[in-house]
Amino acid sequence: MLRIVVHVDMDYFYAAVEEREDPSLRGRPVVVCMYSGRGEHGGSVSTSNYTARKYGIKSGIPCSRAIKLNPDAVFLPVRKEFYTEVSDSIMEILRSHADSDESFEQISIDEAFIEVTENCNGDFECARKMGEDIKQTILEKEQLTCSVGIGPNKLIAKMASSENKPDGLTVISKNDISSFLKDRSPSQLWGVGDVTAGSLEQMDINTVGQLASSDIVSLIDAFGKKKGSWLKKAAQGIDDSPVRQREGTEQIGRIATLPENSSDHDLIMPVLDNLADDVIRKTIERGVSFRQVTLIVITSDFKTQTRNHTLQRAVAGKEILRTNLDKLLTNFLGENKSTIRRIGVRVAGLQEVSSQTTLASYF
DNA sequence: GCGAAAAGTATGAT
DNA sequence: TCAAGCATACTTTTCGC
Repeated sequence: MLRIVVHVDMDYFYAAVEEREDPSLRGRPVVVCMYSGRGEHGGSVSTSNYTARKYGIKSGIPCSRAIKLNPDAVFLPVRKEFYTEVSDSIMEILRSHADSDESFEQISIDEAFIEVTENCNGDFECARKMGEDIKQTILEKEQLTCSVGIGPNKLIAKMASSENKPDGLTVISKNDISSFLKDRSPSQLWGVGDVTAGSLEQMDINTVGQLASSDIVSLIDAFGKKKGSWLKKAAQGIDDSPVRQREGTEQIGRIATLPENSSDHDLIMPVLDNLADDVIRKTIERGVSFRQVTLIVITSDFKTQTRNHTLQRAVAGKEILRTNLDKLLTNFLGENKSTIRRIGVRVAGLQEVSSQTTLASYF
């Protein structure tokens, strides 16, 4: 049977939630920011609503620039925990439409795939109705709009959902794939960012159609075996990756900007400590221990470096994390003269712990 | 000299 | 012309034999 995958993407999610909570914001440019604490306007734009986007205010740009683009916009700080709560109830709605729990895959706070091949018996019309039903349900229960993409695989579904935003629904069946893809720029392919697109441009490959008919050997030459062959397939709309349930993230991290650039251990360590607290709290909420500890350093020239340590066995303790971070930081400072702008903590190699073990390690 | 594990980097979407 | 905070996939290096 032909696969049918649905991708649901919430429209300008953070800003939409803020609009919902405060209807007086509707119609005004709304900008949700992550503030760094460096000066009044230090930080980046996380999400903006469509009114703000008309002024060029989009994700990733500095907040200070956003203010210049429209000084009258409404600037709000992110409320991640709150958005996560909203997200959780939306995800439950989506999950209920999937073939099974295994056929539901949340890929970010506001996006998910659901495989509906069986529920719709391979019928795209059925899938379209389901997409409309999903939109209706989310609107009724959460007063939020989303954009839905339906296709024969994740790649096409994901790209289809971007096609008619906001509040769109786009169905791309197998026969439509070629015309849907061929004139797009490669950067519109899901998985191709600025760097990859730039390399393709160097090779004079400027459309997905050109990419699809490119010589696979030269692609592999330029991008390596895995990515090279992936590019060729993706450009043809081929994607066999399954929709699979994820049991939460595989890493848990926190990162923050220092009050000022520094290479002073005694100034950096307290910040790191707070981040470590947050990370530990998240591991406790998840009920996991960790085996890898990573120190993330962004130097004043905005280069990212990491230092990692693998423990003999998975642990769950704050002190062990702290001690390891201290060592990693001391080593880093010992062998680097550059000053640090941002600092972060990440743990990985997560393992479920029994509640007994958790209790034992804390009391 | 090999496969696996660890360490580190590149990339991407919001 | 100022630059956030995540997570994942991929590549390179080191380890154990």
